[in-house]
Amino acid sequence: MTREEQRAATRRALLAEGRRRFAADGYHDVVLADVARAVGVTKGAAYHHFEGKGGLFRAVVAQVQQELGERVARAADAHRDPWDQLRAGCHAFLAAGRDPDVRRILLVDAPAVLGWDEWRAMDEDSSARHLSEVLTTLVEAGVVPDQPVEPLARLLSGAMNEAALWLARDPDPQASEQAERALDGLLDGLRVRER
Amino acid sequence: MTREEQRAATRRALLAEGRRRFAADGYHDVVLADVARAVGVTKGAAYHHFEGKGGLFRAVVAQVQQELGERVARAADAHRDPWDQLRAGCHAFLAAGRDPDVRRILLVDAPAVLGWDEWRAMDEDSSARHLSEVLTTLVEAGVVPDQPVEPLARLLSGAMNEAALWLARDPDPQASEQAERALDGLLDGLRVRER
DNA sequence: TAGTTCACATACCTTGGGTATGTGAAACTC
DNA sequence: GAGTTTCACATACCCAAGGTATGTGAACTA
Repeated sequence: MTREEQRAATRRALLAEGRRRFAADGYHDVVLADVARAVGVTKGAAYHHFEGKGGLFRAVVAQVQQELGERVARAADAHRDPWDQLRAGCHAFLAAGRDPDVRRILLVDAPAVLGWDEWRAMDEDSSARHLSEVLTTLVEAGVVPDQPVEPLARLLSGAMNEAALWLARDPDPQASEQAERALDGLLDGLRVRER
Repeated sequence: MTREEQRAATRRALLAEGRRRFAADGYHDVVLADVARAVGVTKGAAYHHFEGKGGLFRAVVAQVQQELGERVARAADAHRDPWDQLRAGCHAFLAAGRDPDVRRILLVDAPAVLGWDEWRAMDEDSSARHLSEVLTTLVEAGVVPDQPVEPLARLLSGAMNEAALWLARDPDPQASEQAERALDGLLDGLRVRER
């Protein structure tokens, strides 16, 4: 194995093991040396690849964020109508929230560990941006009343974060159904009134 | 000063100083011994009154939660119409979110430090309960379509949490206004369509 | 093949949460 | 009011864990 391959492999392994543990135990209860040992290296390797425990966590967050963004985008892109895209994207986000990685890492620990500002910025780069884009399209198409899009996107983003956390806690399929229905009701309320 | 008075005074001082620092620096960066020293006691006193750093934080969270709940309830109780109560309560919550104590302690750190389940339970005991109650009233009055109230309350609660975080970061009064308008739009969308 | 790079390992430091125990003044008992 | 108990802390210590400084040997380069 070439040195570059070895390096990449170690980095990948640390990232994967870190992700597993951050999701299972939460940031605080993860011991960096244990992560390294589980991968067959020492703490020194972890510090060589990432800037300490926080750096590893940041890299994991970026990875999970990106995957989430892609999932949401794929679900939305399956539709042509912007309104259907919004609904599909939102439902995909809710479904993703049941993933324990997303739940614990992105929604619970990331804001506290990275600081809310940095978390916000990373979120903006992945899934939140899609939401603003679709809303902008809908406003321009006259489906949603003309208004600043950003505050609306924040509200919806927060609503979905919370719903995802709730769903992950309550495995009852009825809860998912109810949450999706409530979300649809909230979204439908945004449309211009037809009279 | 009697012993009971002394005890109460020390506890109050620790609680106040802890709250100050948790809000300013975040849970992780607060050193328990420093909190104690600032109050003129040692770490031992802090452990005597609370169960360690986490216990002090929990007590602070409970205090801030309660104050928030009271603020929201007071704002709502100024109105007789349930719909006005809902709006007033929501606006009061947004305003409270600008308070750095609420922002950092309740919204950012508490879920990660206490765990989401415990945080949820505490939130339920204070402000979230009011929201569910008003929504139930509105559903019964036919102002809001008949539906399970709990998921809706979660969605709104999440939306407002996020909006509050956003407002606290952006001191521009225009941002507040936009956020309130967007929230009103979201709430209005919940009403049954009159035709 | 000699020299350089670098992906780690090893050893050590330091901070800070937690604990076990001591102490002196207030409260209580007789 | 002297002795005893209680208790609100102080003191001293432990140790887990993050961070750092430095060593090392295999891979790369000239």
